[in-house]
Amino acid sequence: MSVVARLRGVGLRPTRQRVALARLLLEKGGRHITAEQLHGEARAAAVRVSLATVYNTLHQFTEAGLLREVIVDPGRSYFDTNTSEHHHFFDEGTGELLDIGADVVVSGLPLPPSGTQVHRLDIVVRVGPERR
Amino acid sequence: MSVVARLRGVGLRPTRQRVALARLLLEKGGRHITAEQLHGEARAAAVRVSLATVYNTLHQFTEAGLLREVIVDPGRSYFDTNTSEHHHFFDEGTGELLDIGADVVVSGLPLPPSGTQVHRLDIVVRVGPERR
DNA sequence: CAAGAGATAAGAATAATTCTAATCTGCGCT
DNA sequence: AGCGCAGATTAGAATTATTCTTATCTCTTG
Repeated sequence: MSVVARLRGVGLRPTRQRVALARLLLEKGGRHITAEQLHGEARAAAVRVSLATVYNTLHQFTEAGLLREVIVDPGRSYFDTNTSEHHHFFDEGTGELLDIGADVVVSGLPLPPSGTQVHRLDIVVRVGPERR
Repeated sequence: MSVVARLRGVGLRPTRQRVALARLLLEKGGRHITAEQLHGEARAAAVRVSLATVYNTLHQFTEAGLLREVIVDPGRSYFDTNTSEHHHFFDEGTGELLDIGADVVVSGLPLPPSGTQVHRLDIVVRVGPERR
């Protein structure tokens, strides 16, 4: 499906900048990116877009289910183009995120606190350079 | 063991502010707190301490293994006085963190990327207000 | 108790993000 | 095809959490 059609499908007007950002993000899968990084890529691709719009767009896409926010670093948000349920390796040295594709099963979890319901379950495996 | 002895044990000089903060943090277990919150508590307890020192102290305590940093919110760091291996419920509405005391077992994880080793595994169960 | 290493404080600096208000643009309607 | 306007974008200011800087202070050791 074209990027324009996907945007229309989630009720977002396919403006020049939204289409350009969606192309960068969605046309090659498996991306993990911060707002700054995406802004940089957009400028590199000669797309005129402000940082504020990058932030707006990332949040709108997330709300629309086109992206998923991954929280692994205090003070920086990562967005993942893989919206299916999955988990991550996070390299604390390089700041790189890697999808865990395999099916992971968690057992032994208690029920959520009363009055609340589970919204999402995130597993982050923090890794660092091997040392022996 | 006294707070002063614990600080000495990890190589930190038991200064007035470190002792006071350690008392607030460690003498009642199971706390999850941000730097701002701890600074507020210190002032409420008539402990004269700057925010910068609260940040320094939290990081030093974490490095020394007296605290554990929990990353659940982009743009805010939580510190947990429970340093044993455990996981969390995070209420996205209230911003409250709750320890998961039960033994949780994760199966199906692939090996970490080559050249890296696992440093820590975090599970965050994000919950929100129940709605039906 | 003096000296010096290490600790603290206040405010400036930084980084990521959000807000503001003014201008622009996609799109339905004619 | 052109109009009008709701919604989108922008630049820059503002905000928030955190870190840095540098001068002053205070534990500890001799």
